[in-house]
Amino acid sequence: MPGRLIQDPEDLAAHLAHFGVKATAALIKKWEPLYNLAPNNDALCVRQRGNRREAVMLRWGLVPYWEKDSATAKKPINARSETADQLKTFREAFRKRRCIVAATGWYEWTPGKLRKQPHCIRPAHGLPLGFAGLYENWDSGVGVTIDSLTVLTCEPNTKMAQLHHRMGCILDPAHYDAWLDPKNEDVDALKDMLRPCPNEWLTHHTVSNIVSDQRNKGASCIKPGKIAARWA
DNA sequence: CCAGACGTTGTT
DNA sequence: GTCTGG
DNA sequence: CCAGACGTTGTT
DNA sequence: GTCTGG
Repeated sequence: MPGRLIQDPEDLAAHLAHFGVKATAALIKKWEPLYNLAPNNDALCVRQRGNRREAVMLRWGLVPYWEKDSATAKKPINARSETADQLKTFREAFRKRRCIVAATGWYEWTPGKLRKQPHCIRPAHGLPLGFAGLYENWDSGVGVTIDSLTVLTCEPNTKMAQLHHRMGCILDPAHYDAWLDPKNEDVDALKDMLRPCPNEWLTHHTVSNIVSDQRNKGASCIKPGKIAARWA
């Protein structure tokens, strides 16, 4: 499952065009590649309200709309695709507030003796990866708002099963429009889109444990390598 | 009716 | 806000 | 997801 | 061991 994300498109405008949105000048200006995006950080997402589709930064970790205090609230970074349409925390968002995380990879960790071995997962053919997500517009009632999201999960495909027993739902690009359409309330059809993507879409390699410390934000996170033998 | 929970993953 | 449990 | 804290009283 | 913070 995605617990750390990568968003490092070579060309931001082309990356967003793949999801049917234009990169605003403001976004392009402040954009920096994210090699180690952790929970509670802002992730680059695409959403649609009415007929307007937009690229937006959403905080990873969904703050339920009824929470009084966002600081102490439980903020799930993942939601099971099998049940998200029914659970109180996600039901409304599943029907009306779906989004796509415009990613270029993520990390998984496999057990080691003393430290875990991180793996970097990338699209095999260079296309962006669109994780299916749900977002929420939290309002404190006293002027503070937070736009947050959670990533849906499903069974892994056989390639990812080597690394973990869950994976993020990566949408087929053919489903982007239907997934993002807020008027689409065909829950069965929506759930059908939340399946493990084909093995062929992904490739992965081990990386050093630099990435395990979320303060390390640089490109060295994705560099092939492994944890030192003494940790393995 | 009111009170209390509302989530996932991994690990044990 | 809404559902579940008691 | 991993890393890091996990506490109070009193004094500065 | 478990929770919080990032």
